[in-house]
Amino acid sequence: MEDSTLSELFWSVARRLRHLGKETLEPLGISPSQARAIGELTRHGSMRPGVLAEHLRIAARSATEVVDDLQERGLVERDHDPADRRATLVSLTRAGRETAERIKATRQAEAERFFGSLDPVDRTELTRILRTLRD
Amino acid sequence: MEDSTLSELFWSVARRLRHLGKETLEPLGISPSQARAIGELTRHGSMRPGVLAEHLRIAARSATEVVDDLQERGLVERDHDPADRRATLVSLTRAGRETAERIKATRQAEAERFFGSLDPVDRTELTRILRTLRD
DNA sequence: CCCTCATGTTGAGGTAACCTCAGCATGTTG
DNA sequence: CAACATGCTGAGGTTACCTCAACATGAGGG
Repeated sequence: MEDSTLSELFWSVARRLRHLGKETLEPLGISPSQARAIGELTRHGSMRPGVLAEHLRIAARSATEVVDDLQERGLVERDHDPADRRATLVSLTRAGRETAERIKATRQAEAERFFGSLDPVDRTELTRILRTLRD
Repeated sequence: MEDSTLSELFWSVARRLRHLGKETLEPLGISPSQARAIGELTRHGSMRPGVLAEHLRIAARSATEVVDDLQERGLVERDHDPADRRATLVSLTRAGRETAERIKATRQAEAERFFGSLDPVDRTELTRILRTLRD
């Protein structure tokens, strides 16, 4: 079946994963991009919007937007950066940390559902290969 | 390094691939989604918008949109379906087929660049695993 | 033959997640 | 302290989707 390239194959899978991800996140009332930002903040702690943008690999302006949304939902807060008065520091609130927990749980369930069709060996392989591609 | 789930890892890779794909497609003047539609039409021949939508796994209305764009660029044409006067048949024009060729070539180059960091064994493995996940 | 219901397409209008560009406040450096 | 760099955000745009409703046509039952 040489009818699809590796890229197309990749995108087919991505599409399935995206639909699934949207569903699992919906009950939490947050979008995938917001979830990603929360994940970043959970992993690395408070940071400036610009740094968050780098982690998410999006434009700085787009990070502002995500932070706006999260702030509106009370999941993060902005404080002045004591080191630089131009900058702000984005931190998770208590509610934000709780949401992070819930995301993590549902994500795990999602991964279980989606990647569950793979046996453990394949899963490890996939992880290794994807890591190579990411870096 | 258990700091990211398999889904997140997958998305990191997807993001890289997306940026790359956009770049390689840009000189051809078509968008990724248009390229996907052209690919579908190349593989399966003329079809109704609704069927195209199914193949692309998007809503029927969205397929109409993609077809509109491709038609504007002279890459596809709409004819009445002789079997059902409600329906139309979307086919590639000569220009469309030529573009399909060029897409295929640049895609190949892209894949080479992107998946080139993998050795052949890993590439085969990845293909196999992704196929499992797709179906 | 007509009535109802299903189907195929599309107009209208909306959304998420990005983007660039420009402007302002602040920081750094010659 | 002037000149340039940096951090954030307002304004406005794009892509690729979506739903809902309208309209034409098709198909089956009475």
